Amino acid sequence: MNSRPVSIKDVADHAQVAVGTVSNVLNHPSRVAERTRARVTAAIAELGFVRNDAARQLRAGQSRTIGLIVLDIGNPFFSSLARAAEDYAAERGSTVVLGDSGHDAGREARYIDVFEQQRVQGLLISPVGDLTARLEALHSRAVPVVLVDRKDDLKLFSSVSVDDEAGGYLAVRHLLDGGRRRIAFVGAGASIQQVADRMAGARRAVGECPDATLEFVLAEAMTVLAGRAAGERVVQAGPARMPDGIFCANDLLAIGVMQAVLLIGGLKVPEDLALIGYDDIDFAESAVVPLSTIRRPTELMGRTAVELLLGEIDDTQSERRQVVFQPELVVRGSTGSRITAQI
Amino acid sequence: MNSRPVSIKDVADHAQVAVGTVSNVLNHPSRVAERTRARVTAAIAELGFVRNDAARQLRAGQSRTIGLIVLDIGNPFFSSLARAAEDYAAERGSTVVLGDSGHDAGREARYIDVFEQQRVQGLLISPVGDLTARLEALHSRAVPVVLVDRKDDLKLFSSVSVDDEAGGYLAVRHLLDGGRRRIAFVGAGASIQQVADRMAGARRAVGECPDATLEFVLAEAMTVLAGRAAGERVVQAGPARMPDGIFCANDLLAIGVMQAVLLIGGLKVPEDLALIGYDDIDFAESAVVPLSTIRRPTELMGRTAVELLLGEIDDTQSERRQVVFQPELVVRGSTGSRITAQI
DNA sequence: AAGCTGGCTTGAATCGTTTCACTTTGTCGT
DNA sequence: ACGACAAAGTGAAACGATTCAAGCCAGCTT
Repeated sequence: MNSRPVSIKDVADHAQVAVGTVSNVLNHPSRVAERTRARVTAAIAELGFVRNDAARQLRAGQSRTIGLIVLDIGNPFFSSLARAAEDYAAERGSTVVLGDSGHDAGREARYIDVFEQQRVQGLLISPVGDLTARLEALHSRAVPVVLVDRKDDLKLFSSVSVDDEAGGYLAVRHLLDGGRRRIAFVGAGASIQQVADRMAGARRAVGECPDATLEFVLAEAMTVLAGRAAGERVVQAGPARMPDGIFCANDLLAIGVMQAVLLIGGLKVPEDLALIGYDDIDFAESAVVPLSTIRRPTELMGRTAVELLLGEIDDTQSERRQVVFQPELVVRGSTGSRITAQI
Repeated sequence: MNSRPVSIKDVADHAQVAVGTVSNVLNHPSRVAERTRARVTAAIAELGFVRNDAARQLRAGQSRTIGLIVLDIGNPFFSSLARAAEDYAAERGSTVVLGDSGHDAGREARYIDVFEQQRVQGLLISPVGDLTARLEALHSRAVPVVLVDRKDDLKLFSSVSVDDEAGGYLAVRHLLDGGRRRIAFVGAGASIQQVADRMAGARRAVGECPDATLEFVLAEAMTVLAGRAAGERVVQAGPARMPDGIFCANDLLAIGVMQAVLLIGGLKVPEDLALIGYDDIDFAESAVVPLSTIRRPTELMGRTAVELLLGEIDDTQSERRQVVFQPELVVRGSTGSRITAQI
């Protein structure tokens, strides 16, 4: 209940063995005779000994911890990915500790510093904005890094990402197949790579259909609230300029747009307006009208990210790999075909 | 690009000073003359030196890290609380690292072990199930612990929690005030303390109203899916046994119940059935019918938890405090009064 | 000129663990 | 009975930072 914490030395004294033996019990139990091992184990339990990871790391030079920095842990895409990463890392004997940058470069920088000082085995990160000098510094110090949900064109780092251009194409192609022609794309600034890619896919799909048009609607952020605001602007623009199909850069936006369209615009989904999102978060299914969307293989991405990272840890020379997953169309009520709906 | 990492010794050699001086530049810059400091700073930048936190901790005996273990980081209550905790901790010069137990005692135990081995300054935890022997072990080793969203009747630990009994009372009182009399409570096993408290509050409210009845409906989990399943059972039980007001132990359940009621039961909310949830997650507002709910002061809880913890770190003798916040009723469309609705 | 003061700097000791070369003990074959 | 050999256990060195008593030196007082 007082004094200083119990050290391996205390355990050794208590069990009447040398410190090296206690260490062996902890790290190489097979090297220690059964009777001795039992005595040491008992001493550990009795004294409530807890290994000092700082000392262990200092000597061993490496931790068993992986740092994961996400853009927004409140976003189901990231929380699901994080969960999968943790599970797989645990299988492989490592622990994932999580940092939430909240799209803030300063917080990201703080977490990078903290994790690097802790000498994590490696870093999984979905970076805020462009790849910073800070990340390249990590590379030059040989800290394994795997980018999540972002490709690295310079090929300094491995990455797991999704072909968002294909996802955008899938989404808009689906709207066109349902007979929609006046398409709108709602997304936050195109400076965000993912948004730009989805937009590019949308453009390609529209380009394949001569009588279709594409309009860009800017949202302030990728949230339900921002979606609602964007949706209001769309419905208030008047019938002449009203789209008949909207593709949102993520499900949160789509749910916001849907609210505005139904409650403020007084329109029907999908009869008057088809709506499709991106991500397939849990709530997509539970929206007013179940939301069609594009699904990314979240668990697989989390798992793969850890796999790549551990690969680079085992073999620092291993080549960088850019793994790109294909997204998948999930059809629900919000894009019911216009023709069917009119019967 | 190769060899072993840069140590403080390397920096000292490069700047032509002693190791102690480099350490002083890092920790007590005022003790070092300006010229020397500049030379050392330059050497640090040039060599890309990163402080080894393991060594620092080993010597200093303490880290600048707080561990936070939550039940489910996908739950907006926790992600919002975590964000607030991180922000406030950063203000106070500490870093929060996050672990997600996923309601799994094994994972919780792993994170407790990892954090204790890392000698975190202290632990914020919303424990899975009952307070385990493991937590009491922490107490006996003088690791500061603050319980989140859970009181400790033994007063071993400080805690921040919400008066869930009052929340349950508020919710059901509101249903009764709207003219509802056949109340149902949907929640996962009452073995969960929070669920039991909310149920108790519901019971108290119903007790105050002679002609009201309360029925308990068991859900498998606290998710949208489990809510939908529970909702289906309710509506399929037939009109005679149908409640006219439902209080769900959280918003996710409520959203699931709402889906079942609307889509499978073909009923109207709030006309046929009033519905109220708990938590006020972002999506409560964006449900088919905007969901009435009980709001907990999440940010304040996260901040307060860190505050209590840092208090105990500064003064180990400080007494344990049980901070209980009062929840707040948020009225939206899902509990529109029956009378109004029938006009 | 000697003594003193205070600001800077030095470098050895220290934290708790792992590692490893070495010693001790016990077994077996001949 | 002897040497060889394996298994078990020992304890000092090392990891990289912080701390602190001690040393140095320039400038000042007497």
